[in-house]
Amino acid sequence: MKQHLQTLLETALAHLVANGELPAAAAAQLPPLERARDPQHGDFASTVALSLTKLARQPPRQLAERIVAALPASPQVAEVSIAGPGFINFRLAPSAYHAVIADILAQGPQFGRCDLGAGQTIQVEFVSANPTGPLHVGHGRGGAYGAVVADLLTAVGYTVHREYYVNDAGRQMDILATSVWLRYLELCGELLPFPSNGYKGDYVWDIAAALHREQGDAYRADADVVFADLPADARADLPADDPAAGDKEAHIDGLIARAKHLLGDHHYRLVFELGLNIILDDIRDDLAQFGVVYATWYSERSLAERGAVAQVISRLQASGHTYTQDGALWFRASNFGDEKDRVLIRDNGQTTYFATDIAYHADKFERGFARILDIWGADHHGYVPRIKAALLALGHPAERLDVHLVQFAILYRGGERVQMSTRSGEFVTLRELRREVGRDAARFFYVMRKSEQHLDFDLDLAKSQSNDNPVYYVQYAHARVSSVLRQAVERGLMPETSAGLTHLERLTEPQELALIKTLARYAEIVVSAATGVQPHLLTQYLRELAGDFHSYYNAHQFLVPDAALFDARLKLILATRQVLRNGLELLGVSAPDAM
RNA sequence: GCGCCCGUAGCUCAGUUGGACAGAGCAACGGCCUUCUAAGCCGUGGGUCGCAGGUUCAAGUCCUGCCGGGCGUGCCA
Repeated sequence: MKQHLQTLLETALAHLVANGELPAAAAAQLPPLERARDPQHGDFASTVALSLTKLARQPPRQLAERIVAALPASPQVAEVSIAGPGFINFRLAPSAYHAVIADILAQGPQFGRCDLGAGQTIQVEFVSANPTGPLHVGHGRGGAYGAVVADLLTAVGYTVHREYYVNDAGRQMDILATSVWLRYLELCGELLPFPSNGYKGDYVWDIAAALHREQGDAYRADADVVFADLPADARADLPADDPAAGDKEAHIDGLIARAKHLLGDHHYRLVFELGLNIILDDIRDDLAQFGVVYATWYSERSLAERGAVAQVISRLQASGHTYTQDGALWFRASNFGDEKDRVLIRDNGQTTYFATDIAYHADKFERGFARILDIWGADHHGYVPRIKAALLALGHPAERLDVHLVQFAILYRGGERVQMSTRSGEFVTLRELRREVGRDAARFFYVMRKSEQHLDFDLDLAKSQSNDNPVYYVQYAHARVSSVLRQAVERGLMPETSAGLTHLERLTEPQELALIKTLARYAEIVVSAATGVQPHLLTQYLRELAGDFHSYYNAHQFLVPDAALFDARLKLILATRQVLRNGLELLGVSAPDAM
């Protein structure tokens, strides 16, 4: 419809140019058509007269009049008017709107989908939490956001590759393995001071118990030997800068080295793998139950194992983008837009997480995705320039990488902020959240706000079965349509007795027209939500659609004796249900037939 | 200090690549169930769009400078 109106305007401009009433350049400057914000202004508005006023050297209203006079007639357009400073407003013929209903019913689940992406491949990497513990509610937001973005992009025609980057190497995993082993030693009866920097969650005990079940006391060592001659751990009762306060990092690193030494490579590896696998299985299962499924779980360790990290480093070296200083190898990130240079290989010979991440992103480009979307927690925002810098240095088109940052979710219960901290073990897991509020509410709430906005997640609201709860509000609209259908069947008023789509002209009530207009916007909403990577536009829209339906429901009876009117109204609410269902489907939220 | 994000109604937030009088939900107040689920609907009140300049026919939206809040700023991941 938009396109149709634009064509009419183009024709009018061409006509005026041909008559010499407008300079030739004017024809090329047609601004996009807008939906009228106020129904009183009609359905669509063009600002063409406003934007051409300078070029044409005419006041906008006068220009608008000329354009309107040159506008070809169209059966779809009921009225064209000029308003305000020079807006050209279009009011559509009712039949143009009624056609939307037929469209929706014909396309069913396909309605709102399109081929904008033309099958281009796009990778979406999201969550990618370290497998050092269960997912918490912060990861949940990234999961819901990434999943919905991926589904939206699929809906508009992209071929989407969902990926989880598994940090299955590195120091944090060593800390986990060591934490598991220490808990195992405690289960064996050893008494020991658990390191302040270790993982203290209950799940570590569970993994340790699994280790003990499998291996008995075979991995046991004497606690005195384990802790002999280690750097002192940090003391909570002293400030960190006090020399006597100890060093929790040095302490835990000492413990890791001790674990590797006492267990030997093989046994250490086994402990490490056990922890990794149990936690990764848990994460996988958790996300699957949340409706989040990946095509690839990409192993960080595999990058190092096949030499990809060493390779990107030598490529950077060969192209002169590195230097050595203080025993470390540095990347000249500041030559590529980053604020300072970054270390690739530490003075102890270990590669940094950054180096591995370069290899990972280089690999993404080498796999040939047309676009790459990273969804990160907002605390990683400082990391974006250095990754882009490295990609540029490697000769990759870094502009194809878009990093979207998701701000934290803050939970509230009973008006009080719920405290979270992974390391201390006092956190709310995604699984607990799902158990408490359910998958539907969690998914909906997570994407309800702009991703760059902090999310206040009100647990009480998400749980409440009341009109305050937007999830229920939308789902209830869907259920109500189904309920009406059940009533229709009970009364013997079945759709097949109706006369098809020939009575839509009977839909003339204000609530009906408002509802139809909202339905007509759905496809545009999906496109802007997908291309703008803004799922909240969809939740916003669905609330509006549900609102229009509820108003209609309260104002008019659907099951009326007038067969033609009944038929028309039935078609309208069926179309409404279809759009609600399609939208909820994209959000990963169920569309119940009864509540 | 520097970088990024955010400041819109009492609260939580929208605001369509600048557009016509700034919107929604909640909260407050007043109505609506012998009729398809009241998990709903209708109505009323409530805002110097953080502040000050600038660009523009047009600024909540773009630019600059302040003020306030969050995050980041490691040879951590």
